[in-house]
Order: sequence, then C-alpha cells, then structure tokens
Amino acid sequence: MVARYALSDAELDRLFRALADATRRDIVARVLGGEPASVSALASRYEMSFAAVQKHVAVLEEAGLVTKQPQGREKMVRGNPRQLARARALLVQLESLWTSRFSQLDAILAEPRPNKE
Amino acid sequence: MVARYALSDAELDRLFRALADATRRDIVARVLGGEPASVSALASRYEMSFAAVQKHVAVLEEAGLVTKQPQGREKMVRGNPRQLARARALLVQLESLWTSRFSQLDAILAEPRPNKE
DNA sequence: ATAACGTGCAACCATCTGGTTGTACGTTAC
DNA sequence: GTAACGTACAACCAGATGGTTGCACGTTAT
Repeated sequence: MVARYALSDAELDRLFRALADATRRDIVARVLGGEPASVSALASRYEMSFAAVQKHVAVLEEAGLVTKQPQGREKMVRGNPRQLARARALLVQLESLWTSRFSQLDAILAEPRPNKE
Repeated sequence: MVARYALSDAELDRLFRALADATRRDIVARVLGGEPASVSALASRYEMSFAAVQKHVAVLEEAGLVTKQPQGREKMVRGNPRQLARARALLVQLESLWTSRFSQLDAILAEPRPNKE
C-alpha cells in the first residue's frame, strides 16, 4: 500500500509553490515538530506583520500542508505530513525515471558490469 | 553516507519554485527519463513559444535541476537527479520532525501501544 | 556565400506574490 | 458592558513570473 494518491497539476503547483518560501517551510517545520500553534503565536516568531504570516498560513492551507481548526477565539494550525509525503512521492517518481533509464540501458547492453557510484 | 549537502534558503526557494510549474516538471521528467534533448526539441513539444520554453529551461538550470552543454549549434539539456534528491531530502527531513514528535511522545507516555496507521 | 537553424536576450504586458496598513467582527477577560 | 485579543479581509504597492514578439549572432547545410 503505497498510498497512490495522484495529485493534479494544479495541486502540485500549489504544493511546491507553498514549499518555495523559507518562512513557510519554517512554519511547516514548526507545526510538524511541535505542538499545533495559533496563527498569532506563529506570527510573533517572524519579523513581519501578522497579516503577512496569516497569508503564508493560508497558502500552506490551500496546498494542504497544514490545517486550521478553531479553538475558542484562536485557530490552531497543525501540520499535515500526508501532503508532504505526496510531494516526496512525486520526487521519488521523477528520480525513478532516471534510475529506470539506466536499468534499461544495462538490459540492452547486457553487460553485467556493476555500475558502482 | 547520506549526502548531507545542505542547501541555503535561497537555493531551496529556487528549487521548489522550479518544481512548481507543470511544464517544468514535464521537462524534468523528459530529460531524466529519456535522452538529453535540445532546447528546441523540447520547445516543439509544448503549446508555447520557443522563448517561453527557453525561459523554463533557464529556471530549471538556475535551480540546478538540469544542465545544458553545447553540442554543435544546439545545447543539450540533461536532468540532474542529484538536485532532485536534495529536494527529497528536505521533505524527508520535515517528515522526520513529525515522526520524531510521536516517538518522543511515546517515550514520555512510556506506553508501548504499537501505533498502527 | 547564403539561407536556414538554434539560441540568447531585450522589451513589453498581464497577472501573481509578498509585503504593508486599516477596518470589521467574533471571542475572551475584567 | 467594555476593553483587549485573535482572526479575516480589503486595498494598495513594488517586484517577480510567465507569456509574447522581435532582433542579434554563431553554427550548419546547400
């Protein structure tokens, strides 16, 4: 069971786009590694306005990398490792194109020379 | 030997940004999976101008995902799986934050209940 | 030599992005 | 009830992005 959840092009765009910002990667790391944090608690950590952090969280949420759930007057942000795994799956898939290319070449040449890196 | 090649924030930005476009992901897949291809050969595959594809290749090259080398009057584009592996490494690293959080929690609770997914 | 090909680059354009400030509104604390 | 807090959202701005066309220039083919 390799969790073959194919994401659409648009979803992948959003996913990688969301990861293409240091602040957002930091937020993901924070909410994955620690307790879920409120948006304002996150905002206090960065040298930018609350609204800016709020936008970053929104981008992460749209990409499915975090979820928000209301708790009293705050919204707790928690990480979603599943979506991270999907991004990783795509990279592994791309890498496999490369490796399979070699195994194919090896098969054609039929020369059992152990290709040591 | 886990190839600990730490990329800077800016490099990671470029890397994930480059992957956040369907055309570029397709180009990467093409040059990783098949023969190296010239820029114009790539361009002929997409419904956009040559210059647009050229720009995409430039973005991929700046991100280190592909390399170009002159061959006669064309430039052959080939994939660089190493950089892809670096992107994957970061995702794995982020995911490990999540899992380590649980192992830590398990350690604190000291309740050996096998957490089956 | 000249034409055709492959590439690079600049200028231009519409849209998106990442930041700001300000305002509004529900929730909690006093 | 009122003040403070946490969030949402709109308007605005500078700069990046993704596309276009046009032109220049080196290489290959005829």
